Amino acid sequence: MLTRKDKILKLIVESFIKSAQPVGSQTLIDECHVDCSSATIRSEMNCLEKEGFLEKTHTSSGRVPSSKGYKYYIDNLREKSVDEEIKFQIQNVLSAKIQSVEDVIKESCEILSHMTNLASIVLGSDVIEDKLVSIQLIPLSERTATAVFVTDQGYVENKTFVVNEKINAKDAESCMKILNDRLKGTAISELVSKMETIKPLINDYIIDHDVIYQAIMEAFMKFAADRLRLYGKDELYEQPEFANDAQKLKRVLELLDNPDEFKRTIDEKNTDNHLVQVHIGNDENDDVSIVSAKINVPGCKDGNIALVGPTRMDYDKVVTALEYVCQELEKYFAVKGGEKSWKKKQKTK
Amino acid sequence: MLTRKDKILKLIVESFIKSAQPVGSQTLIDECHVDCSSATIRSEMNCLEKEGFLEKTHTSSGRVPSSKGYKYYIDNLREKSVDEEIKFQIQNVLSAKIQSVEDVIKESCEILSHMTNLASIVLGSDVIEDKLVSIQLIPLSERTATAVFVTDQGYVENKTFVVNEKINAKDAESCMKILNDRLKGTAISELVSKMETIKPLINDYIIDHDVIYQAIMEAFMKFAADRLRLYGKDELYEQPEFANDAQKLKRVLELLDNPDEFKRTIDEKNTDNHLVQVHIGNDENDDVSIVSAKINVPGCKDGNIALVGPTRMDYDKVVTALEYVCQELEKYFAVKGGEKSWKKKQKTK
DNA sequence: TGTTAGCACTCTCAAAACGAGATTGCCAAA
DNA sequence: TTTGGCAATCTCGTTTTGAGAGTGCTAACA
Repeated sequence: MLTRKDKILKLIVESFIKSAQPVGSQTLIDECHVDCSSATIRSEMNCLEKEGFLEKTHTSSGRVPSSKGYKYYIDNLREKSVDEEIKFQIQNVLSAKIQSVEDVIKESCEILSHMTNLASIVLGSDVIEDKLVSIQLIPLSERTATAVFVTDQGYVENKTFVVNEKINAKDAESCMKILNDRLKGTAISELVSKMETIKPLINDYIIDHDVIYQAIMEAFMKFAADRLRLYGKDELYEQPEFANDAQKLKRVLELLDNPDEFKRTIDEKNTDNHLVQVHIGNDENDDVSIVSAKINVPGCKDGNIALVGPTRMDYDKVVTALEYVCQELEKYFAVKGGEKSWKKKQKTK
Repeated sequence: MLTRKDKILKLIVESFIKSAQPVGSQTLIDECHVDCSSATIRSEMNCLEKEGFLEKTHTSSGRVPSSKGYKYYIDNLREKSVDEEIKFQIQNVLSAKIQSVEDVIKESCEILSHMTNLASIVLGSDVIEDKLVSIQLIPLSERTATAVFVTDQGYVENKTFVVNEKINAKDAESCMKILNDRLKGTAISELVSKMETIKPLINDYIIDHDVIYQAIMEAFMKFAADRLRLYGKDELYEQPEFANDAQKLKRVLELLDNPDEFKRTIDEKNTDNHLVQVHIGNDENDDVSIVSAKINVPGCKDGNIALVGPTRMDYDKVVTALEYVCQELEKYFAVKGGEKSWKKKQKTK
């Protein structure tokens, strides 16, 4: 059973999450029925503030949870029951017939975003570590062709080229053969240097050698490196913290557009203690919290799913929902793919 | 030579574009040297206001150009000289060695955005009208594979699948052959219905027929339809109109995320008269202007490039820059591609 | 000893009041 | 037709004010 102080802290956090208003002793009496007077609550609040769980926005107005308060709430006070509606909707998606990994993840994230009113973001490991498994050249017209590169993690990059001369079909084919033979299994980061060693081969066998060589080199040099997908951004526009303050809104959106910074924040305290990590407030951005979880599914090795929103978010709902979705996704793909993956990982923790 | 009234209108528009402040008669005297008194300017302003070229934000403060005023300015008063810095940077990009269409367009847009402080957006025609030219299945592991679909416009869609059974290589191959043979040249919009007719073929030749059929059907049904790319969104955060008003910022960002609405606005007055169209203020959004131009390059048939920002933008610079970039891009790809390829396509329409 | 009622005090927030400054419109003179 | 002068108007930032919410403290109470 919770102590009275814990109970009061819990009620304050929950009231503030709902109303976005600092909560005073009287409010607490009115809304939740606590079996003591407002004066008692005040003295408890005073104590909680001294211990660092609560803050005041100014000398004399209701209390607001501090980061420490939120953390304590998340670890000790929340209900930890998964919202039934989320369960239902996720099961609905997962019970559909065969579908692509991309679509399953997309729809799961959209549910998460919609149910929590937060943005969700899926972050794959850096493509640069992937290995190339296929290069293909598809002619579109006499002088245009699209090159398609696929990595072992299912990342697909495509580049369309326009060339001076009519494309020599035979040349193109033998070129692709050489490239595939020699580059399959090469890490993306190694492609450029490895190409150098292949140059002579291309020079020998192919007529338009320089053009093709240059084109492929360009493509490799500008291989897009971020594997990031963002859903439910609109939800943030509705959060009062952001809807009323363009500067704050700007800062969240910039964070979401900046995979590097994002990844850094998530990896920072990668203690592996919890399945789900909660980052309350950032160095540069006090108003934003990130709830993230590792996920390991095909096409997203060492990936993360994260929910992003104002510091004042319904952590109970968000954390349980994210935990649930990650579990279900890994289970879904593990069963499907017959992989051992995540059950084992849980145990080894 | 401009009449005095035109000259005053021109100065007002330009002053307001720079300062974002309503401009009064005294300001005009101080900043630009006009050879008459403030009283005269006032009476001219009065007249311009009655004619609908200017507006007041309130009874007694400086004037602001109206939509009509902007339009008149764009059509009659602007300088029409292309910014040299833009020319230089664009030529710099275009003079690079062979590079992909995607990269050229990306870099051109980034220059446009950076030089004009606006967001730029590239909009292709609806993928649904494209024709499929290639389907490929690339195995990633024993039970996962990525399917890659390429259309005649160089649009590439990919879906990763996880299946129960180990993938039967032979089956997969013959399936791909059937699909390629039968579906090449089919419009994306027709894929689902055409698949029905192919079903028996797959059933006859392939062991895992149902799984494969379902997977492909799912992929076709959820074929992403928007071919849209957005650059320089950050520029908008810096525009005072949006930096100070979260609601306005929200509205632009929503517009940018909504290809349908965007396309509707652009197509609306598709008079083909001008290369570049200017849309000042929207029905639903008075604060946003769109400067758009048609562009026809490989991978972007019937496409548009548009610059988006606050109504108060430097139309002279923006319009000339966009005109210039579109011209140069088409020239670049036409020369490179040897006119015929895409001119031919034009004719057969 | 822990709890409560009472009360003075503090601080915010919204509305009202105010004054400086900018700009206009108009009129009469040049 | 242009100009100088002037009263009138309106915004905007600052100050004032009062209501309201909430606190902290203290003395009484169980």
